[in-house]
Amino acid sequence: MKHTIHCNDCKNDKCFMKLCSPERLDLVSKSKNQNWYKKGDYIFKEGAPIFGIYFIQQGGVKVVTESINGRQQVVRLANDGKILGHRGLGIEKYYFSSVALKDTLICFVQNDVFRTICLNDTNLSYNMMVFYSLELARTGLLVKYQAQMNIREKVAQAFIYFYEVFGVDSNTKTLNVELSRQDIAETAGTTTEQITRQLRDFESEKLILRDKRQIQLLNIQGLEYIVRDYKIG
Amino acid sequence: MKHTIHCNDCKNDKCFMKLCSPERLDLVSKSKNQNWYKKGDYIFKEGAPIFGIYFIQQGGVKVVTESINGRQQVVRLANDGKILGHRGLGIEKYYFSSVALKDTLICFVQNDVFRTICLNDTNLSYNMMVFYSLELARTGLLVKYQAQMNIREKVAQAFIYFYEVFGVDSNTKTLNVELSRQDIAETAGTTTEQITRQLRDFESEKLILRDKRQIQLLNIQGLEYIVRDYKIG
DNA sequence: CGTGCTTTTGAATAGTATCAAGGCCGGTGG
DNA sequence: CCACCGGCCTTGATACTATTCAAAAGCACG
Repeated sequence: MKHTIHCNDCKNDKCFMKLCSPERLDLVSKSKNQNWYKKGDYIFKEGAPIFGIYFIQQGGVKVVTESINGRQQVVRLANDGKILGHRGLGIEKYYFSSVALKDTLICFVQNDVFRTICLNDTNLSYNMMVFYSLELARTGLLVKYQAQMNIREKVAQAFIYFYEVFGVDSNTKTLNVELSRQDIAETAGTTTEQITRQLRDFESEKLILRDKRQIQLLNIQGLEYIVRDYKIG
Repeated sequence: MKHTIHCNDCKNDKCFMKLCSPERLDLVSKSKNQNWYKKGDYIFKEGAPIFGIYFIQQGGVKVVTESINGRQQVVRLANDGKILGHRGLGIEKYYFSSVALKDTLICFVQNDVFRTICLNDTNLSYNMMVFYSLELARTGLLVKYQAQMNIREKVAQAFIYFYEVFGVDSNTKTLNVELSRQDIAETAGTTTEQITRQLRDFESEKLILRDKRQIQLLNIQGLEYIVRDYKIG
């Protein structure tokens, strides 16, 4: 845990850096910084200056916006292999904050190193571009969801998203991440009270099972049926 | 109007293709397709297969999602030099539809041509990546706006967005695009009735002036003050 | 100068946030 | 080991905001 994992030894094949040539990967590996973040820790904060780009080696993270009223809104969930703080390629301050949802190992690469690698590796920059275009499409759908869904639909959609990113235990169907009601509310775009009520309803419909912060997703098809009108045919 | 403008003669310096070398630009130019779209015309439709990428030479466009209930939601506005249909680099179907808000000239480049150029031009693919990362950040903010703003704030924000993308006449301060109440409602994320009421209120506060579909933005600072809590310090 | 679409307005309704209070649980200290 | 404290969760009642519905007025187009 103390010693930094060299990129060539890294087991995470989803990392974008693996697209680089071995020499470039070696260069990145020597200059990178690796850190464990405990559940609840900030990786970076909205408004802070951007010095580089983060790669999630393993773990889970929420990207949130903060408001004066204190209410947060999740705009993205990210797991192993995903990129964080990637808005730092053209602008100078973070638009969002990033918080670990479980203990998470993250590699940090400085702006100038990353930029140099990108400009010399079309394969990397092209694939990064494709990644962004997909994230952009997904975020565009979130705009629609927030604008048009009612609470029931928003909460169902939130759990579909949790499921897609973090998955469930294959035996118990328990979500592979422990979330507070606050976390769920921020993702769904509502209040903790509404989350309580909606989870109670979902439980009575046998869609889920609650045990404290452990949630079993008994019937994912059922959740998807709730939001079917918002999905692309 | 009939004859296609060659990329080397194109006056739009904001087009990403201008980042290419002259030879590559020539290649693109010979294989591209150029088309005028009338106000209200679809450029592409949600669910349709993706054959390439669109560059706006001049004009204005809205990118919208469609729902079963018929209600649309604007997820992006785009003007001269912007890219459309860029989700087509990794996936096979459009997530969104695209509609001209005024008469618009658009260049179309086929997938394989664009891909080849990108993979041989790091400058282009790197800059495209930066463009996407900025769009992603902006769209993330839209998620927050839709989740947390009330109608008054949403409508103010919609007009700030229209202003940023299309601008106003320097003398009359009239918005450089004519929008139906429906267009405004789709952008703000509400109904046409609410738009009517809110515009009436804004007019009585001397923030705007209405004349049919022509809107004068008398006091943009005033609109920005309404949404100040949602902006990054 | 109709005819149909868009906009406006008011009233009723539904949905959601807010407020307040009580319960549950985990941690801490006596 | 037990009692207390504080944070998180749950629940119900209430207030408010926004949507929906209905109808009339305005405007554009043939």
